[in-house]
Amino acid sequence: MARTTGSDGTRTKTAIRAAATRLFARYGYEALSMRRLAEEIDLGAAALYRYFPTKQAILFDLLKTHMDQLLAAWDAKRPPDRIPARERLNAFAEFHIRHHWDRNDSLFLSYMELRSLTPDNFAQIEDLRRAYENEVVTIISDGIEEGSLRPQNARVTARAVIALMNGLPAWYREDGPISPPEIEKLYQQMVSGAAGPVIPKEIPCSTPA
Amino acid sequence: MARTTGSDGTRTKTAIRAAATRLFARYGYEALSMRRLAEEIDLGAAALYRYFPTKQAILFDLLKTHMDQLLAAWDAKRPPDRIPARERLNAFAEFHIRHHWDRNDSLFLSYMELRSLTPDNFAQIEDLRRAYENEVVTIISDGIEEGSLRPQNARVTARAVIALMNGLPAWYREDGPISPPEIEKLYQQMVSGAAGPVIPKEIPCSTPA
DNA sequence: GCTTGAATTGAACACTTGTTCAATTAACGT
DNA sequence: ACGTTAATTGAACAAGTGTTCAATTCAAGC
Repeated sequence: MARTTGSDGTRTKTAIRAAATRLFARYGYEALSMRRLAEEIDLGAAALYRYFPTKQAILFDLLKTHMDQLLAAWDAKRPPDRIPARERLNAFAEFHIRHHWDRNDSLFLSYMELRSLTPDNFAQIEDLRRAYENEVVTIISDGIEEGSLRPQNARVTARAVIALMNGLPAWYREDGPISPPEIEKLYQQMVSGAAGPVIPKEIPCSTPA
Repeated sequence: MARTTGSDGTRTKTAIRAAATRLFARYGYEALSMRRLAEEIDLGAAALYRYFPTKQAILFDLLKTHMDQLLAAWDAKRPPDRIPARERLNAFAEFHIRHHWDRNDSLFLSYMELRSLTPDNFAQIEDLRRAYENEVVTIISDGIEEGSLRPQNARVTARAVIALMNGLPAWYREDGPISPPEIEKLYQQMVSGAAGPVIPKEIPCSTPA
């Protein structure tokens, strides 16, 4: 019963996912027709329905997969709680930028096409987004507790920080003048700054250079 | 020839604009049909074409008007160049938040529906967006020059700052627990922080409190 | 009341939409 | 070579798209 062939249909499904990610991001979910999507991978429109039951299911699959991968990846790289909050926040910024570096379109979709989701599907994705947001809230809250960060509202700051970073794919072009490591550092500093000024534990008497 | 009546058609046009702003923001440009839009203001779909030649023209009108108003309003409130850059940045943040406070949907549209614009229309709107962005770039660049701000890249920082603030309408609800003045202050501080730490002109030997 | 011109409409047009399905092709195990 | 099942297709469907236009309603001036 189980097919042992290499082409078990997963390849095609992956191709659909890739094309859909690119084209949804470029033209938008509503503006892209199933025929145009199928054409992109040299298939008839009807063939798509062997892999996904509806157009909506494709979008949901993309967003769900993206969020699952995002949360799993963060779970694997998350710094331990004992690390100072500011360092954890830096680690988060680095992770977020790096993880999305070759996932520009997915990131773009994951907040641009939320309103194209069915209420049920939207609720599911929103839960995952909330979970991700909570990771930042926790870091910032810990920072407030330990006195190293001083934003006035952890959740608002978390959202602002994420919005700040999510703005990147809207303008960044690979052939631009700024290299990935530079972007990484830039955004790290801005995120850190947005979360509040560095607060020294002791007030040192600095000797001028 | 000139009608002297109060209802010279401007009223209806305004109603169309208002409904389009709300519904485009809620459902997206592609997802909203002319029939549904017309229905919202108790008109037949055909009547819309007396006020706008195409659906695309409505969207463009909305975005163009928004950007024109935004730039004009900033021009009126822009602090003079002699003011320190950090204060000017604070003034900008305050302006941006306040100006969009009752223009949530327009702000949302102005970056969500860019890709629904015709290439020609897009180019026009992009020019205005660039002009607005340049205002922030100038402030930050001045800050770097005068030594009070120290971000590593003025344009990237400007974009990040705008993205940070534009994230607000995506989650803020009027019936939420945070008041407008609080939001204003929160975002001001985050923007200021993202643009770099406060750099004292002289390095003082601080006497602990 | 009549005329004039603007405002609005319903029906129509040509086309596209997501989706289904019977029929066909392709690829595999034996 | 055969049979089986997966993969793909073209045609069709009902509904909806933006847009046009002749016909109609509406409001105002005389």
